[in-house]
Order: sequence, then structure tokens, then C-alpha cells
Amino acid sequence: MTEKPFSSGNVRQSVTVEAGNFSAAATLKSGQCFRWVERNGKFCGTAMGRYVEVSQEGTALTLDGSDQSALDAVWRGYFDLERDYDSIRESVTRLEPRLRDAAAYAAGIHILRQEPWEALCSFIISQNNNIPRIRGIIENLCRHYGQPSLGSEHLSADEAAAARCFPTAEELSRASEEELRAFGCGYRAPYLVELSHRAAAGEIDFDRLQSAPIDEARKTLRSLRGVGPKVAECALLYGCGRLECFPVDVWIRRALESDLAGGSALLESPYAGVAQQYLFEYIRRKQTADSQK
DNA sequence: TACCAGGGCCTTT
DNA sequence: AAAGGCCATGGT
Repeated sequence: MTEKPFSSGNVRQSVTVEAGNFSAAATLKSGQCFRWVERNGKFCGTAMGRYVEVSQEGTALTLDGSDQSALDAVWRGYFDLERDYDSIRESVTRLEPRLRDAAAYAAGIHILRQEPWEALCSFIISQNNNIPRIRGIIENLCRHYGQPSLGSEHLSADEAAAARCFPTAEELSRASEEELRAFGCGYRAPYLVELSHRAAAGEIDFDRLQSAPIDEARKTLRSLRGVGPKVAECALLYGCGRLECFPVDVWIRRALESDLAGGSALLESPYAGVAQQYLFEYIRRKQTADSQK
């Protein structure tokens, strides 16, 4: 019943959940994901094979296109709704009091639990790249190689195409380097070709990335062409639930060299990745504020 | 060691 | 309107 396509005459299912401190907007705009677009106050996107529209009023989070069972089975995990971020914030702030403002500012941000394969590909594409372009490339790949997403049946043809699933390794492995270049991947195209072939052949154990000792997981990812330290940390943090991982880009590096977080013990925290997210939002917000002066 | 590849967004001029 | 910075990795 619940998984039937929504034909035009049907009322789509909807479910509302108390989401506490979680901010859908802050989380989905934070740069950790690339497939959510804001349309008249709702965040629309495809993840975990499903299309859903997310809206929030206060602490009430509403998912149009989901029922209770999908919420419990999929979305609570994806949005990381069960985790106690208040405790994490306290822990992080205790370790590094200078982060108090940053943590308070970005309090509603959760680390999404994205699918490992999609996260790995997404962050390979993200390297040396900007967010609008990353989003466009990923959408191209979904349009051309992905399956239709569950719950997107009521959309216009073009919207449904844009909302297709991220291609599986097998689906992506059918793309040639030239095609991937044409879709905007640039010099990252051969990385994705090689990666998708290896993944399709079962050479990469994504379950193990989530459970292995962290340095083993890092080593596994770093052994893949196109995966350096930044991409590996992003894939682990956003795709494998490894909250201790700490992606360092120029913004974070500057913060670590500045009075804001210099000499910090943050990197040793089991929640270093959450702290990184707080720091990142805070810096970017300050940057934006400064540039508007 | 230093530099470049692929490309487009963003800020500054 | 034009110019220059930015971005992460691998290869030379």
C-alpha cells in the first residue's frame, strides 16, 4: 500500500515528526549534500532511492511523500534524528570553548547519513569544484544513468528526471570517460570510470568502511585513484557515519591556524566532524556578513 | 620542487 | 565588463 506509485488522483502520503533541535534548512544547505532544492518553502530531493519533500515549522518536520514506515525505516536514519546533538555540542564546546559561538550558531545542523557509494562519488566530483557546478554534474549523472525514484511519479517529466536515483556502481560503470566528461566531470571522469568498475566488481566493501577501524577505512579509500585526504574524510563523515572524521579545506585550515581554533584538541574528538561542520558554517557566515559590509 | 589540468562561480576591480 | 581567486588530486 505505502509503496504504490502516487497517481494523479491520489492524495500523497505525508508524515510529521517532532524533530527537536534539528534544522532541515541549515542541514540541507550546509554543503554536505547536493541533491536538495528549495521550492516554495520545501526542500525537495532524492535520497535512499526515494523522492520526498521536506518542510519544517518550528520543531515539527513534515515529509510529503513518506509514510510512517518510511520515516522509521529510512528518514530517521538519513536525517540522523535519533542522535543527541545537544550532548555532542556540549562535548565539543567543553573540549574547545572558543567554539561556543560557532556551535550555537549552527546548532540545528545534523550530519546526514548518506549512502556510502553516492557520497564517495559525490565528493570525488566535489574536489576542486564549486557547489552549483557539483550539483549540476550529479544531476546529469542521475538523469542519464539512474533509475526513477520512488515517489517521484507525480512530478513533471523533467522534474522526475532530475529526481532520479543516483546511479548504482553497475549503472555508472556503463558510462564512458568521454560521456562523463561531456556531463561536466572534467578530469574526474577517469576516476569515476575506474571506481565504478571496481565497485561493480565487488572490490570495495562499503559495509566495512562503516565498521572497520577508522585508519583502515581511510587507507582503503585513499588507495582509490582520485581519493585524497579531503575526499576520504568527506566520504567517511557524510557517507559512512564516521563522525570522528574531519575534512580540511582551505576555510577550515585557516580556522585551525587562527585564533578561532588554533592548536585545538578538536581533531581528537569522536565528534570532530560535527565540530568541523559548526566551524565551517560559522566561518562562512562571518565571511558573508563581512562581504556585505 | 613547482606547476598544471577542467571549468565555472564568486568577489573584487 | 573584466580580471583574478578559488577548489583537491594526480601526474609530470
